[in-house]
Amino acid sequence: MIATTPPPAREGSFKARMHQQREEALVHAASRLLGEKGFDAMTVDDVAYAVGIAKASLYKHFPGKDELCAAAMAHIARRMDAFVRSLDDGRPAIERLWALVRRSLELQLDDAMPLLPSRNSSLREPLAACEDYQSALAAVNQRVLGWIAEAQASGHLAAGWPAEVVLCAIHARSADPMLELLQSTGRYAREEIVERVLVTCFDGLKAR
Amino acid sequence: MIATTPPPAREGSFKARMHQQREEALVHAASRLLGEKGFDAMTVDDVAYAVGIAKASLYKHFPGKDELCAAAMAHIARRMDAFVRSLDDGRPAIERLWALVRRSLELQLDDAMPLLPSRNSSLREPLAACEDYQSALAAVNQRVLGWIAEAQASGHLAAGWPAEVVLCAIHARSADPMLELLQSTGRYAREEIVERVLVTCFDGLKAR
DNA sequence: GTCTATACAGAGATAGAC
DNA sequence: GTCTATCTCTGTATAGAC
Repeated sequence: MIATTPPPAREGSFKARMHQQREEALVHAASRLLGEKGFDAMTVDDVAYAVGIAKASLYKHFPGKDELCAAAMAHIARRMDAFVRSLDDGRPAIERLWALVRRSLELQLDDAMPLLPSRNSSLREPLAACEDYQSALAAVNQRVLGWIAEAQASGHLAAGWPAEVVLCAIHARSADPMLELLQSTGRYAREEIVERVLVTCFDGLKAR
Repeated sequence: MIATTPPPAREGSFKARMHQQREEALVHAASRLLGEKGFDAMTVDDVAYAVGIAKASLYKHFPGKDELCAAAMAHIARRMDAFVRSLDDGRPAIERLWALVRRSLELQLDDAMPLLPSRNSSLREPLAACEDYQSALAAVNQRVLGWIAEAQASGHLAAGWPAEVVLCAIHARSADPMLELLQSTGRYAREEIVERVLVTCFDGLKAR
């Protein structure tokens, strides 16, 4: 709830539920558009139009574009955190890591916004200030770092590498340009692309 | 020479040399700023200021921002083509590929614009129309595809993969988010980052 | 809280003097 | 060809009626 100042209406009342629903719709639309067009190209009008309200109404929910997009990114981070938790059943850590990367790749093929903003995105500053986003991201990282240590201990991942480096490699896959390049050839099906990139990530290009 | 209409002045004359020099300075500044800020965030004023001329003067050289940036990208592509040719001495193909990727990674650490624009960059359309860029890119690709076939034949790269897929994997390294992620930890030196990413690319994360 | 209408700012592009 | 000054368009944000 990054709502502005107004009287928030009784918990669970009709108006409050409508309010919250609209806010969720805004966040959802924003996260989709962020993935499709990027922060700079996406306009506040786009988001308002997608939800079917006027731009001025959007500003009753969020103080500005930055905060709207930060909320959208926090939503994305929470979803990823939930997914990562859902993977934490009994299976071997290396399998969880594959599943995580596969998910990231599939999201990317669906034009979803990646968990991390790109290097010179204007999103970085507002994101640094968004605690919701930061805490969800930290939760994901902590859990995945645990998996990496496990996978190294059980001999499935290169031992001796700092777990942090492996984490970076895995996160980077969620914005790997290789997907787009393969897609633009028009010669590969969706799943084929995902598998190629997965294998490239974990096995490398080298012959063995 | 994407210059506009004016009398182009005698070949090699003082004015013509100044003109060309300024144009090169513009292209150079544009390519640097493209890498640092990206197409959307970079303004024509930035480029003009970097070169020390007024914005209106820039428009005597290039009809618009799109064409200026396309020329900058063509410059980048030609430089990469020259580099790739320079690698074509006697050494094994796999070494040439490593050297190519290493160079791409170093350029990225220097905030240079990558050879390929990112997925949803507004640069893509003007680039598709720029023949200089397209032909230089094609030259690079043709040569590197040859190296890949060689490296596969000599057992250094995974055989059975379409060379095109390997090419995508290699190109993708020039905009790999892993570099930025490693850099942002502050815990790794420049060369260490390059080596980590190189090894991740060719050897993968798997234990062996 | 939602709307229409509008203010304001930034950036691409142009006019016209020199 | 270079400059200063200006135009125009787009996009963020607000005002004010309902």
